[in-house]
This record gives sequence, C-alpha cells and structure tokens, in this order.
Amino acid sequence: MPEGSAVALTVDLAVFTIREGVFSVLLVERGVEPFEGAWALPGGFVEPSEDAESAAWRELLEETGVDRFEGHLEQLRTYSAPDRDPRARVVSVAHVAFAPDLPEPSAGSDAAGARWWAVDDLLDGGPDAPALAFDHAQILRDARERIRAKLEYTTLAREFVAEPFTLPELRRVYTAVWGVPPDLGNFRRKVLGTDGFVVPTQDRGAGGSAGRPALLYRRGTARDLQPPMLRTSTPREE
Amino acid sequence: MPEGSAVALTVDLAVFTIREGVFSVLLVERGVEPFEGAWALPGGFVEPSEDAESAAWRELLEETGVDRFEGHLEQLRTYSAPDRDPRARVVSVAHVAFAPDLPEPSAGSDAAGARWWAVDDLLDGGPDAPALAFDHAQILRDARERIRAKLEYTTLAREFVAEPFTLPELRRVYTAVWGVPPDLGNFRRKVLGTDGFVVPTQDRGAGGSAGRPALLYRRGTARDLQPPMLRTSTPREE
DNA sequence: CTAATAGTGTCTCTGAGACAGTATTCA
DNA sequence: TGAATACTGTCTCAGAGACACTATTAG
Repeated sequence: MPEGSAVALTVDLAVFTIREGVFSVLLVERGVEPFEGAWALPGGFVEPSEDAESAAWRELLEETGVDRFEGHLEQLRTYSAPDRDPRARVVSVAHVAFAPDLPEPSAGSDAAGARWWAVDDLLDGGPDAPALAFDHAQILRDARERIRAKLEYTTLAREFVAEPFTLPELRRVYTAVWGVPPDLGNFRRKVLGTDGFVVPTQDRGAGGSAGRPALLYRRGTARDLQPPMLRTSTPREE
Repeated sequence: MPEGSAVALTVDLAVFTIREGVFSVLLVERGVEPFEGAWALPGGFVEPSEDAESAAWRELLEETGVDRFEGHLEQLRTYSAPDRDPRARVVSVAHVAFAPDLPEPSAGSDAAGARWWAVDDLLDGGPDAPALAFDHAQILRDARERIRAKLEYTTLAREFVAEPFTLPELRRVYTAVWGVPPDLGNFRRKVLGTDGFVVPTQDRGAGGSAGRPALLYRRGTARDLQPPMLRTSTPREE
C-alpha cells in the first residue's frame, strides 16, 4: 500500500433545526489550533472500528447532548482538497442531520462553546456572522442546497417537527428553509393528498394563543413526493 | 493527530457508456491480491497532491486510454466500512462518469484485463455475470440509481452521445438506461420544448441505413429539466 | 364584537400520457 | 413499389398556481 495515500479521516456535521421559525445550524467554537476561536461545524476523527456514518452519529450525540435523536442523518459528500487543513492531509466526509427543535447544546471537549446560528445569516453575510473555519462555509452551502432540494421531492420536512405536529407547523418548515412560504391552500392539498405523508390523529393542538386550534398529525410512511412540491422563488445553486 | 484515524484513500469509478444500445460499465480484471482474477471497478490511490476528483480524472484517463474525454464526472459517495478491504483500512470516494461510446479499453498496470459489461446483467444476475470485488456491486448499484434519477430531472443524457447527434440517438440513451423507451412524441416535445436542451444544426445525418435521415443537434446549455421527464409506467412496443 | 389563526373551494392553464397519423429515405 | 425510419398532431386529464372565501378560537 502506497505510503503517500495515507490520510486522516474525519466527519463534519451540518446539524439543522428550526428554532422559532428560523432555519438554524449548530456551530462550535474551536478551542484548539488551527482556527482556535473560530466557529466551525462539529465533527471529529473516524475511529478504526467505525465507518463514517457511525462516527457521524457518535459525534452528533456527543455534540447535541441528546441521547434519543429523533431526526435523520445522511452523507452529504467528501471534501478532500489537499490544503483544506493547514496542518496535514485531512479528508472529511460531511454529513447532514435534521432534527426537531433541539435544546441549547453544551460545549464538547475540544470546543470552547456551541450555539445555534441562523443559516441564511451565516451564508448570505448577515450582521455578526463569523467566517467559518476550514472549508466549512462551502460544506454548509452544499448542505443547505441539499436540504432545500430534498424538501421538494421527499417528505423530509417531517423530520423537522416533533410528533404530534400541526400542518401550520409543517408549513413553517418550508417557509424557514426556502425563505418563502408555500401557498397555503396548495400546500394543504399536496400534503393531505399525498398518501402516507401525514397521518391524522383525533386531537387538536392546545389553543395557547388566539385563533383556531389546528388538527394534529403524525408522520406517515411515504418518503417520496411525486410530483414534487416546487419552491416558488428560492434561487437554485450549484 | 490521532494515529488511529489514518486510512488509505482511494477513488473508484463507475464509468458508463451506451454501446450498441446497451447501458454498459467498464470493469477491470484484478491482477493483484486481494480478489486477484476478480472483476472490479477501476480505481486507485489518491496522491498527496491531488483531491479525490483529480485522482478520479487521472484514473479515468489512464483506464480508458482517451486523452480528450468528452463526458462528465461527479462524486457519488464515500464507502468506509472498516472491513471493506481485507488487508487494511481503505476508504474509497466513489465517482460516476458518463461518456459517449468509448473504444475498447486496454488493461492498466494492475489489471489483467479490461472490458465493458452490460450493467443490468451484472446487477440483476445475467448469465456469465461475475461477482464483483470488494463492495463494488453496491457501488455500482448506487451509481446506476444515481444515473437513472439524473436522467429524469437533468439534461445529463446528452453526455452519452457524441456531437452532433440525432434525437433518436438521444432517445436510445433513455431506453438503454431505463430499460423502457420514453414515448416518442412526448420525448420530442419535451426535448425540443425545453429551452437549451439541444441546439439544432442545419444538417441531417448520413442515411447509412434505410429510412429517413434524422436532423442533427448539438448540446445546449440548460442543465435542469423542470418539470422532470419521468419514466413511463407502461412499456410500449418499439 | 374584533383579531388571529385554521381550513375550504374553485377557476385557470400548463404540460404529461396516449396514440394515431404523415413524411422521407433506401432497395 | 414497400420497408424502414423520422417526425407531427391532437384529445384528455391530472395537478400546480393563484386567490377568495368560510370556520373556530381567545379576549
């Protein structure tokens, strides 16, 4: 085996959730060099006994501090530019995770801090948006595009809400991720007309605020949306 | 840097083409252990100075023996099961490549032979179909699914034909990959009605065989198909 | 009552599905 | 001429887009 092909293998995670209607991603403040003090995606080295996805799950639980993770995790793509880490050859298998509203995280061993950030502020240059370490801005951009696209042709939006949920809650997921709300009537027609997208319960949501309480639903088993629910105006990216 | 996270990094390639109407993939016969004598996807180690995609392009040119590659190459996904290579920890970044009909390949340095195989025979257990080395059957299956899906919502089929091409040639790409021909009239309406899918030339194809010569086209610049061209559910006689 | 939120109805128009027909070439 | 291949026309219907309307709650 050629000595020259040896690399250090890591996973990086773009963990998304919707917090108070805002599409958010978890970042950690690096406590070690390189990029000490900068914000980065959580991640870590892949152990000899695990594959990349197992490592991603392990890091996810460590970083978010929740033991029963209700969401979804999938591989995004691998980033392998020779100079992406200034110290040595480090190749990262990036993953994307989606979850219902998660609690504030606690810093891990290598992190000085951890918090949720508004994704669109980070990527589109909002105020106070820090530059990200390594190539993590590119990873985050790719991850956002993956999610925006998957909301179109899958039922993935369900993974962002805790059961039971209302249709307005589910619609707010699309609004937060796409930046524009899908038309109310068309959205309901699509969700309720797609067999297995949601399953009705007999209950109504608690009417905490003014207005009519919404009906509650659970996740169905359908995974694909055919034909897709297209975003109305979010620009597509490469 | 933890010693335990060091891995050998390779790329594997699923190189597809259409040969005489058959959706085909390039395999090499391994000339070294492990799996000596078995058939496998072409690939090799990533050099210290290159990223995975560069390594994939390099291997592609080495294996196919063409210096001007007219097709398309993209990352598929990364395979990292700890025991996927019996010798050591080897992680592979798999790629997919599409090309117009390529010549018969010549064996590389580590390969005893190289040839094209019918994809569906390999994956669906055709006669004389060999078992593939490593996890390459799974990689090939994922690659085929990627291509089938991308034909639906992109103009990728163009990468399988050399310029200039006819619409019947382009239609045969869909037929070969999907196993079912798209409806003739609907196919033409979609291709010609999608701005930038193909660009007409003033020429007609040489009428080598009986029948009316087809008009010739070149590739346009459009990359997405919106709405997608979906596989027909009901096969129709050719 | 009003404000606020949840939910329904319906008109229009694009475009896919199906399939029958016409055109142009070679032997 | 006939066989083979290329190309066109058109009817129907599902479903997205747009938007106006009704229903049910809290205060």
